Amino acid sequence: MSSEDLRSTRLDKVAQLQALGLNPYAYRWEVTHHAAELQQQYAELPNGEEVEIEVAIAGRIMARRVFGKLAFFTLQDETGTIQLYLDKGKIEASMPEVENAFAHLKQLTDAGDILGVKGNLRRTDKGELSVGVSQYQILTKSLLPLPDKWHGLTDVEKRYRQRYVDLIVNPEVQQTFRRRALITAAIRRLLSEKNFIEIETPVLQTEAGGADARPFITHHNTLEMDLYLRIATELHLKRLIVGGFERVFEMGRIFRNEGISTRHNPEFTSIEVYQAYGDYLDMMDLTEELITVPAQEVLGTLQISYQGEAIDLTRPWRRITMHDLVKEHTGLDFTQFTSVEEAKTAAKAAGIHGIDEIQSIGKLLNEAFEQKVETTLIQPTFVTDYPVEISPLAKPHRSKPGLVERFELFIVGRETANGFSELTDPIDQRDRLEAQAARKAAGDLEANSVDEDFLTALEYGMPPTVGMGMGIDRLVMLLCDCASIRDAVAFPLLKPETPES
RNA sequence: GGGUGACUGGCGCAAUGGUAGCGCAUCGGACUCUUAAUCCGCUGGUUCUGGGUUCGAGUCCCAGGUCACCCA
Repeated sequence: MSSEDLRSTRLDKVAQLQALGLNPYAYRWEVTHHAAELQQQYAELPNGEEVEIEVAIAGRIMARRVFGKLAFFTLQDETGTIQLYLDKGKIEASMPEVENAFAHLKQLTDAGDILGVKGNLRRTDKGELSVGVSQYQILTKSLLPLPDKWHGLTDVEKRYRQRYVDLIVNPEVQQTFRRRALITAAIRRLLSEKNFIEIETPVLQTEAGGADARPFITHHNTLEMDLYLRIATELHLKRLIVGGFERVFEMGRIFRNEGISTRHNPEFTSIEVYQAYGDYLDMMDLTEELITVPAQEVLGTLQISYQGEAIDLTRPWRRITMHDLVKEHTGLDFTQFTSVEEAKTAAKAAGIHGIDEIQSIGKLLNEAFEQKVETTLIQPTFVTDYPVEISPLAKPHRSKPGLVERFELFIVGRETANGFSELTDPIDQRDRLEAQAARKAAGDLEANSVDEDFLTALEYGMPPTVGMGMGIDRLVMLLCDCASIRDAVAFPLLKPETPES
C-alpha cells in the first residue's frame, strides 16, 4: 500500500469517527498516572491480581494485538509503556452512551493514535501489568504510519530530519535531551549558588567579536544595515563587568558560519562565565566544578565511558603547559628557539606539516600542539600558558614573556573549555584588535573588526577578571556518550532534501 | 575542500546485466490472556534525479542531490 493510500485510509477513519460524534482531535484528558510510575509502584502485584484503584492515563498506541472480543494495546507516554487490557464486555458496560464502543476501538484505531483510557490495574496471567480499560477516548487520530515496530527507524538522515518520529520509536533518544536539560539546569544552579547572575546579551550585533570565526550576516530592513549574529558573548559580558557586576554568565546560542561535522553545528550553545578579581587559576577550579557537579548529578558517577573509552573525571585534573606538552610529544623545546626559521625547520623535522606560511614562533607552537598533542589528551587536561599571538583577549602572563594566562580544557581529545585572565589594559587591547582588523582587511574571513565601544568600556576601567567559555553541546556529547553533535542537538541543521535550484 | 560508502513499497531488508521480491505495517476474514500474537486471503514500486552503454540496467559508466564515515 502506498503512502497516499495509507493516509487516505486513516482519513476515512477520521470521517467515520466524526460521523459517530467522536471527535478525533479531542480537547483534554485528565491524566492521573504515568506508565513508569505505575510499573514501579505495582511491581510486586502478583499475576492474575487486580487492584481497585482507578487510573487515567494517556499516550500513543505503539502496538495492537486484537482478538475477537479482547484486545491488548501497548500505550506509550512520556515515561514509558504500559499494556492496555481491552475487554469487550467491560468497555461496553462502562460506555453505554457509545454504541459498539469495542468495535470502534478495533476498527478505528491504529498504531500511532493518541488514546486516553480509564480503568483499574491488573496484572495478567502472563505477568504483564495492564490497565483493565473501562472507558477510552481517541484523543488524536494519527494519519501517518509508524516505522516497523521491531526494526524501528534506523535511517540516520530520517532520524535527524524527522526527530519527532525518532523520539516516538527510539525512546533512548529522549534520554539524551532529558539529560541535556538536567545538565544545563545543574550548571545554572551551581553558578547561582556562587552568586553568578545570568544576563542576556545581544544576538544581533553591528560587530562580530570575541572569537576568530566567520559570522552569519543578516539585514535589518528599517535601519537599512547589515547585522551580524554573535560568534561569542565575550565582549558584552565584559562590558557588564566594567559596569560593576562582579559575577556574570550567559548560556546561549552562538552562530558560526563554518563547516558542519560530527563536532560542529553552525548554531551551538556556549556558556561564558566572568568573575571579577579572580585569575585563570581560580577559573580552572570553577570549570572542574561546572563539569563534575552535573556529571555526578545526572550520571551518578565520575567514572564515565565515552565511545568505549573510560574517562575519569575525578578532581583535580592534570594541569600542564602547552610548551611542556609539545616537548613531551615531539621533543621540541619551543622556549629555546630564537627565530621563526629555526623553529620552523625543527618543526618540519618533527613531522609537523602545512606551516610554510606561518610567521611566528607562537603559532608554530600551536600547530605542533594541534597536530601532535591535542588528540592524545583523552583524560581531562588543562593546557596552560598559550602564546599571545593566538590569544588576543588574554592578559600577558605575569612571569612568562610572550605567553598569556590562558587555559584550554581537553577531554577525549577535544577542546571543551577555554579560559583566561582577561586583558584589562585598553591600549594593549586596542593594538591587538587592530592587528586583527588588519588581517580582516587582508582577506582573513575569520578575523573581525575593532569593536570601538568595547575599547571605550575598557578605558573606563575593568577590574582584574577571569573569563571562561565552554561548549555545552560537547559537554552533553561527553556525558551522554554521543558520537555526533547531531545526537546532542534536537534539531541539527541539515541541507534541504530537494534544493530549489 | 578531498576520499570512501549508502540511497529499492510507509518502515526494515533482498535481487550474476535477464519477469523487482521478502518481513512488518496496511486492507478483508477468524479468534476472550496476547506481548515481534497466531491462522487464512488481498493490495501496494517512475529502484534519489538526469544522461549514457546494452537486445535488455535496481545492477555497469558519467554528472548531480542528500546522508554517513575518514582526511585536510
